Amino acid sequence: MQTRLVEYFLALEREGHFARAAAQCHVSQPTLSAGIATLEAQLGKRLIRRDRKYGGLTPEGEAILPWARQLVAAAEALGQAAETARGPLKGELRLGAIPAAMPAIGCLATAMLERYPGLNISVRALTSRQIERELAAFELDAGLTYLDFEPPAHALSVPLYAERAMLVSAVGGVPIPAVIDWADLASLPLCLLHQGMQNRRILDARLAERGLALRPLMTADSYVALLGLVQQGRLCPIIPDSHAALLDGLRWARMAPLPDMGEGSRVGVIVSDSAPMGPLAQAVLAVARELRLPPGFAIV
Amino acid sequence: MQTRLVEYFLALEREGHFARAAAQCHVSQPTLSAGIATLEAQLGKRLIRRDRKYGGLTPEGEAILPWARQLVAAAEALGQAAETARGPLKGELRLGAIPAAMPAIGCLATAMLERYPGLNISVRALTSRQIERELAAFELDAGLTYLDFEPPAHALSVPLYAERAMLVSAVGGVPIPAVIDWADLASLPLCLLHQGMQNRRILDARLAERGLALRPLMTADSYVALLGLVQQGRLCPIIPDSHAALLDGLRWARMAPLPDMGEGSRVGVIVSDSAPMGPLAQAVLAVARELRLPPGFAIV
DNA sequence: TTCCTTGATAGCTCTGCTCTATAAGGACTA
DNA sequence: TAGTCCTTATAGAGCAGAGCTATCAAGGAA
Repeated sequence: MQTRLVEYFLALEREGHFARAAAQCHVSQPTLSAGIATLEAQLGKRLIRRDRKYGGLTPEGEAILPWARQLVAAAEALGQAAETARGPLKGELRLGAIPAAMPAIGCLATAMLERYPGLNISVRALTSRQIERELAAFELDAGLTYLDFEPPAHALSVPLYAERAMLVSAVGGVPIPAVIDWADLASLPLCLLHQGMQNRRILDARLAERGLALRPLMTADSYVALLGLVQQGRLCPIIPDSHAALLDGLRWARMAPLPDMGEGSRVGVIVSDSAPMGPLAQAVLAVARELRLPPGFAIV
Repeated sequence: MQTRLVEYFLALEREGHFARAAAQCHVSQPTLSAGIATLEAQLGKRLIRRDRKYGGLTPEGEAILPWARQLVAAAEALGQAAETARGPLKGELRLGAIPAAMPAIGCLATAMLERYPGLNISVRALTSRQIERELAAFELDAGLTYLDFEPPAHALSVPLYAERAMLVSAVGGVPIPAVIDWADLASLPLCLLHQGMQNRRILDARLAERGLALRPLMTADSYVALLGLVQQGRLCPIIPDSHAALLDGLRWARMAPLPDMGEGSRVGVIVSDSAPMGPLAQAVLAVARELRLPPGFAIV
């Protein structure tokens, strides 16, 4: 069994398209086509439904999918392990982070680069669910996400900081109290994240516990989009204090902290707990454990 | 990266000998030699120390060992998954069992064979530690061992029965009380298992809790050996009730149960919890959960 | 020395992965 | 209906590399 053929299979499953999958593998389309055929012949089963077009995986294809991922990940990690058995860590570290944690990723990335100069870091903004899925599919080495609310499965974690939500308003815009009460929120003209994002779901849950519901006038999937609205003076976003810290000293905005969210707002690093742990994951956890975040991030 | 080459590497690590490893892989010795050289070239690192003789793994070799196992196990499981996505389970089920659990393995094996006629079962008697190690190295699909005393790591378990120890003596041999007390044991001419075996360590621990110690006149690694001695009439073995049940109706032996061991005597099926779970492991757990052992095995 | 064990090397065969070029089926448009 | 595009399969050639047998080289033992 050739790892290469399994990579073709995984690429095809990701792309849903022979030619694009071939390009991703840096081979020609007929090569990928033949590779899939070879794999199917070796296993004695059809893996891909196709008649003139890609038509998804057969039941057999679905059945081998997790093992195919495991196989390719093990091959990858084997190379990593050989490379870094002695000497410094090398290669690409693939990090996923929820948007709310983006301001913190710089600290983690910097610490990793300082300690392992040979590393190359790639950061992608993902939802917490995507992070969980991609970790399981070995498409990420580590993630930065919420630890307690909807806790990620099959993961080892190191908490980094506890998030606090801040209400923001423009100077001269919507007046907001200096100290916000949960009940105040229901009456303000809010702009919030979409409900597909965990930060929003946590906020909703905290209000629901008190019998309240938020009815934002606008939703977005980006804190930058929310902040861009503030200057208009008509809407108030709620953003994590980590983002608020980026705005420190700003003249045109006022902020007020929301009540404590209690549990459910810890943010930390997670890696897949599928044994054995790769050198990259080990390194990330080690660095995260020693990481000292700058003031502005509440200690857990 | 070719799975084949990694298999050569693992075989060589197991055998410590090029020609024997080659035989185990059903290839010629030069082929295996070349395969190792190819693997080393692909990884850019020397994996095996050798100058005229096999000399163990280099640090790089040690580093990749767990990944190599994972890789080969994933390839194996991938084939299994494709084979059995629809239709019956096939192939070899490799079971390891502690000697004390051997009488129960027949029930498990029979149930598996009834439910999955295409299966082929291979049973090996191993110590609990060997079972744990071989499960981690993907050299076993499932194990039958003690669950609580020295609980196996990285394993999912299904309890089957609770073991009870029996003292055996020949009719007309050493007289034994009808009901044994812990203190009685210290004064009897015992023959027991070696201390390397968990059954013995559990017994020792229970006595140590009471400040007692066993000083057997003989030790062995086989219950059959212990029982063979009984007929001489001079020594008394302690055996699990599962073995004692095999002797039911025997004229020349008398038995008396030892006091309850409490926790620490549950026996059950374990499989590796490294995700994802293979079809064989899933099947074993499913059968174990529904298994009804014959009378003579105490329900857990 | 001579023999035996152990691993490496040489030279060959042959499988099978890769490429380019092209065909063929379906969808969409003129 | 013909033309065109998009997508996948097929054909044939080239070549890498995995396999074999036969043999060699270096130690150790008799």
